[in-house]
Amino acid sequence: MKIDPANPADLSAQIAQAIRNAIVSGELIVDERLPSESELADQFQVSRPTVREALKRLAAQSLIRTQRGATGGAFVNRISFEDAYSQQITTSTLLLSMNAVSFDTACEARYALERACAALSAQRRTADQLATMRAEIFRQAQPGLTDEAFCASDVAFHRALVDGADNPVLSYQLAGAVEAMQPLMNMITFTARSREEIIALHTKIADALEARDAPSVDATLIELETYTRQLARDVAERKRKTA
Amino acid sequence: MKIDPANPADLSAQIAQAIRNAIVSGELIVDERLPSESELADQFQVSRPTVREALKRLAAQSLIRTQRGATGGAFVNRISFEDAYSQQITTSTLLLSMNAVSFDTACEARYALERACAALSAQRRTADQLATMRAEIFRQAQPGLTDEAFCASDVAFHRALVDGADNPVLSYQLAGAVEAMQPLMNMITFTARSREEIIALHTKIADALEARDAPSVDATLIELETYTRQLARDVAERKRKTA
DNA sequence: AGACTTTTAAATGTCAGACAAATAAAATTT
DNA sequence: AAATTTTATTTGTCTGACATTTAAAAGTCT
Repeated sequence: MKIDPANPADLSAQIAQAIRNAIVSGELIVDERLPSESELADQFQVSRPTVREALKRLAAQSLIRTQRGATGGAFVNRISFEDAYSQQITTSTLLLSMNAVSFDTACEARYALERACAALSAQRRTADQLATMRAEIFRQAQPGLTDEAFCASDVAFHRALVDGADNPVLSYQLAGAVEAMQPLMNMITFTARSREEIIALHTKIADALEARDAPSVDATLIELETYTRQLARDVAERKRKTA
Repeated sequence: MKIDPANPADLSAQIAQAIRNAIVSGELIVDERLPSESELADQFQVSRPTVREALKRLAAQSLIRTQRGATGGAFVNRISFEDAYSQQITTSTLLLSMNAVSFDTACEARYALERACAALSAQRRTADQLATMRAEIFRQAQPGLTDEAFCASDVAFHRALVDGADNPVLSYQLAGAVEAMQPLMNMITFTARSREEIIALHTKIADALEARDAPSVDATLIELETYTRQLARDVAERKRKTA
């Protein structure tokens, strides 16, 4: 692990990259302890604050964890699916809110991914997951539910559908898509949407999953996508008229 | 933006979280300049190094960028699709290498996601993307190609397929899946695989995309998935026997 | 007046040294 | 032998300083 003093990039960024490479390449393995900050400072010929900045960069990516005390130090962290979820959701949310992504594009991606899970979910969903979906549908039908609560329940419903595929890798990959895009979609369409319509489609999906009828789940998700995109068009149209 | 001095967590982590919240909530907008490090130190009642550690955490997530000089400072960064790609690939790669994810699980997820793109790609792929795929197939047929180069070409082929869907959100979501899993799969199966077989399937996929025949693309991807999983089983079987 | 050069100020990047706090092992006492 | 105290190590934080970069302001020359 070496750094280049001639490199114009920050020393702390270079050091972080060097350690990151060592982790990705397997040179440093999970739970292995890194040298102490002072030792790293000596190795890289920099000061301790610079080393610390590098370590904080890595900590922000969940690549290391630190512990104080006599036997403490920085340890290579085993990235958990939960760590990865939350990072993905943050990144996806900002990516969508900061870039001019059309509603159609986001919507298309979200449903394409969700439908990829649906077939597996139809085979494997547990009674528990189905019960979760029914419960969320029930919640969605409550009068006086705020838009935020309806949106959260919507996310929970789709999350249960995705988890029904019983594939943590798939769930992880979709976490960003569903959890980041759903609020965005709700924000755009909540003024126009009909809760009854959505609840009816959710019920149809739950019924199809209960019957383990994959084609029907797929068809209903397409219906839901079509409905959502139509809503967005209506909202855009109305906005155009008033302006 | 406030921090809690009674909180046992690192001050720099708390400060990073406070600023992160301000960005996600829209309180700080893209390209907006944060207060200088000294000002932040005053605001949060901590020292400058602590503030700097917090800012480095945010920089590691591409949430801010810094610039030196008179009009410099830390600015809220517009996360690009490229930033998001590379973060996703790093995270996904480590997630898979550090956790006991079965080959079947990873493989299933990867092909489920890729097939989600295939239908769109069949409609929309450009001549250029098709040409890329053909070129990669040609490269894969070269004798004397190293396993690493074959693997890289394999990734490029599938990447072109995914990009054919012409949906950047979808491409971003799949980058992690395809680029992180493909090397893993190749590592496991390269001893046993038949390049001819893979090239034949790639050709079949390219032909189907050229004909814009979505069902055929889907079917061939299933074939490829089946072949890959069979390979993994063979390798595991052989390993079991020799042991 | 206008173009060029020099100066200055502000900001991040880096360093050195110090102390605080946490933690576990070692030493001591009961 | 058990409980307590001491000690060493390590991360967390602070203070203050200097280096470097950068753009604006001031100054100078034509």
